[in-house]
Amino acid sequence: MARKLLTKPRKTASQERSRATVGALLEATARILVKEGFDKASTNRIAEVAGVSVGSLYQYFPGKEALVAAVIERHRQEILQTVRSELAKAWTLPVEQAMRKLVAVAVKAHRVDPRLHHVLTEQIPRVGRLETLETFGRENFALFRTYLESRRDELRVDDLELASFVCVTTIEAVTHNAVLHHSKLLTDARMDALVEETACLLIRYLKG
Amino acid sequence: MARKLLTKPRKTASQERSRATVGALLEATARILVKEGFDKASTNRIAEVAGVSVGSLYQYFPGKEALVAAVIERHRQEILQTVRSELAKAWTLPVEQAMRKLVAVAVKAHRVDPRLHHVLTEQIPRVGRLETLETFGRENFALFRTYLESRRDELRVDDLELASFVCVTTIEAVTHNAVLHHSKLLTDARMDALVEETACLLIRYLKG
Amino acid sequence: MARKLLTKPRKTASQERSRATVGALLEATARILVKEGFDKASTNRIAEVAGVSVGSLYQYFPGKEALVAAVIERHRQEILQTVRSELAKAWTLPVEQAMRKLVAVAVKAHRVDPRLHHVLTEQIPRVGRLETLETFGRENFALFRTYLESRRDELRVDDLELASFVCVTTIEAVTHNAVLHHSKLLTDARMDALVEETACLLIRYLKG
Amino acid sequence: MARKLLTKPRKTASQERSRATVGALLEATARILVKEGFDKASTNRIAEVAGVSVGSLYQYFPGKEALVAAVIERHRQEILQTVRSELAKAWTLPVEQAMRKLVAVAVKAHRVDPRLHHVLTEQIPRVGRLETLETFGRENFALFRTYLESRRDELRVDDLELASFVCVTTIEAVTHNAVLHHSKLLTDARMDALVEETACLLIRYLKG
DNA sequence: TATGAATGAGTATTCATTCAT
DNA sequence: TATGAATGAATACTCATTCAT
Repeated sequence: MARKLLTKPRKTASQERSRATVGALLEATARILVKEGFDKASTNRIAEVAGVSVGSLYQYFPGKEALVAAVIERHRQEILQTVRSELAKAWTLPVEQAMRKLVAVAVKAHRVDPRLHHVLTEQIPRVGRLETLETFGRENFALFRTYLESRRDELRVDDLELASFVCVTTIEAVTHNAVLHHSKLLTDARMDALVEETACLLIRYLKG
Repeated sequence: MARKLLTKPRKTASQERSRATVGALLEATARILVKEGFDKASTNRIAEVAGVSVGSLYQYFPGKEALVAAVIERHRQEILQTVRSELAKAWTLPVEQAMRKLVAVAVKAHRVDPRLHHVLTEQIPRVGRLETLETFGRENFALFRTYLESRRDELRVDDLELASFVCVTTIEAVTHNAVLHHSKLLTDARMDALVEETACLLIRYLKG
Repeated sequence: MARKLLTKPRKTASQERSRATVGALLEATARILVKEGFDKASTNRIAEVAGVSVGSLYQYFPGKEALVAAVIERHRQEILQTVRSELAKAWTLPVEQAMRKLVAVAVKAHRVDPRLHHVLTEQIPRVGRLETLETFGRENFALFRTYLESRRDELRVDDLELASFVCVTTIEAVTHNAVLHHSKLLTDARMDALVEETACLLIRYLKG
Repeated sequence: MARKLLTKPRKTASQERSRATVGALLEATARILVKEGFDKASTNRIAEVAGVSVGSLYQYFPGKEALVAAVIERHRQEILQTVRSELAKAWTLPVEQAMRKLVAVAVKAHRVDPRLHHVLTEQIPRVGRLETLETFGRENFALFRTYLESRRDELRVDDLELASFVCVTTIEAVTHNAVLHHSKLLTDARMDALVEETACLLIRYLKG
């Protein structure tokens, strides 16, 4: 009873605490994934690193998969936040500039948290088919295709389906590879060159 | 009577038995990897599926990793066998035909056993850095670059390092994605179109 | 209501539970070692006998060896507690009484838990050189020697190193053997006789 | 049939081969016990080191225990061979010389193959109660006692049972310890001193 | 709600022993 | 008789998950 009075203000407090706990758990999961790999990321370890009890972990997440899924989702959101507005702009640009923008944005996206991105793409596919976190997945594919259609007149390609597939795959792969495997290339100059080169590839392919 | 002519030397008999066991184990491993994923591939399970005792598994392989490594190696060999001779030919061809050949070969390679290839590339990276089974890995990168150099006069690109990186990544990604995620595209006609399209992309990029 | 006065802090409750678990594990280990020997003491078996899950065992001990080591340490502590004060007294006594005391103490020590002592000395040496639980090991050797030196004038022996080695070895062996292999001798009367006899052996050797 | 004719001569040949095989197995077992410890001495390993198939091992020994037992027996025989005649002589000697001889013989016995002796005494008691290979076990105890009785008049001790126990235990322990743990003492000079010292201990105890 | 002790099915690996050749 | 491939019960250890406090 006496508790009732305390409930309201406390509730807010505990909601904050909840948020903090969830945050700590996601943070811990991400950190462990990055620094020690998927196999070391046991629920107990995660809880420990988060400074929280396993019990609490299960209060907020139904299981390990859900936790990892949440980390993925959070990462995706971060990327989206980074990318969204810029992508919108590309929509209205002529092909040349659009392509440059697209590639640049893809690089940017991959750079949000490359180490985490790496683990997430390489080690996670096991987590119950958590369908690939491709920066340019089906969704982007559709978007890209629509854009091409809107510029059909300027293009030399016929089969836009095919062209979209080739382009989106190329953008994703080149930026992904560039960011992950070839950290030597990552001087800003080199990176700019790569962006330019890839954009050029696409432009020459799409236009004449 | 049963002894017959004693034609076959004993050793041969056991060697055959060994070979059969090893074969069964590799087969079982591959099957499980494909159908149930890396995590379900426990040594006991593999032995069971192979119709062999765990003990036998450990007689031929020091552990699970070795088994998976053997499966990978076997798959690589199959791909190499498919690819090697054709690649050699490409060496002497003019850019246009060389690119077509290259893409075609990459597709062919990915088609050897697509499901297995998928698991092997997506789920395996953990096995002690079993350096990527990329159809066009570092090795192919070097080869490709050398080829470009031999044709330098005909090309419009300057930075062959960069160009090689972009091209090899593209070929690998497009064929990989095509074979794995888009099995709808896989009518032979569509596939030919894809090859043509990708080759075209590369050619327009490399030449004028 | 059930909450009562909340007198006992939570931590204490769990700590007691922990202590109980650890105790049960040590008890079970000791019991199995005594009744079934080292080889039957598998972790699963120990946990079972302790009425605890294997998981719990590994929560408190990094492995089987640690468990056995803990049992040894516990036994050593029990012996030390038994022996320590009495040994201190011997230090100031004349040779005759000191020897009697020493032998008596050694017997006492071996009687703390003879069956366990037996297993621990005979079957354990494998546990990563868990240096011997000799009642009179190197440490006691040094002590004994120092004592002899302090009484040098009264002694007929020259080489105190050698004499110490012979004496310490004798005390340890006679008491060990007496307690373990010859439980028939263990009527208190016989035991007293043995102590007297051994003391006599030492005295006659050391003095004239 | 035709075989029958070949049987007889062959049999001898194969008997020799048998002996050789058995010898190789015992040799291998001993070597592994000494160099790698009891736990590494698996039947397969033993067979391998012996240059023989596991099958053959089981042709000659019903199991691992039997093999180890045979090694023990062989070691005992070697010791006996070394000791027997000398022990017989002691029988007729006066106490002083008899004790010296006894201690000397015990040292000699322990020196036959100290490393093997070590493993056999320290690690083997597990082999189904392979009752102690004590160089001076119950058997020696009886012998010693009989000797004392034959010299009763010369002795100052009353309780020959007790005295025998003390003496035999002492001889065994001192020589065992000396040979095993204190290899520093093992210069021949030091060893002679030890023998003399121990004999002295016994003599002073038994006589006046 | 938080805690963390407890759980126990699951996993890799070993080794004495058998048996078809 | 010799061989060595095959066996499978046994063992140490892990980790997602539960539940009494």
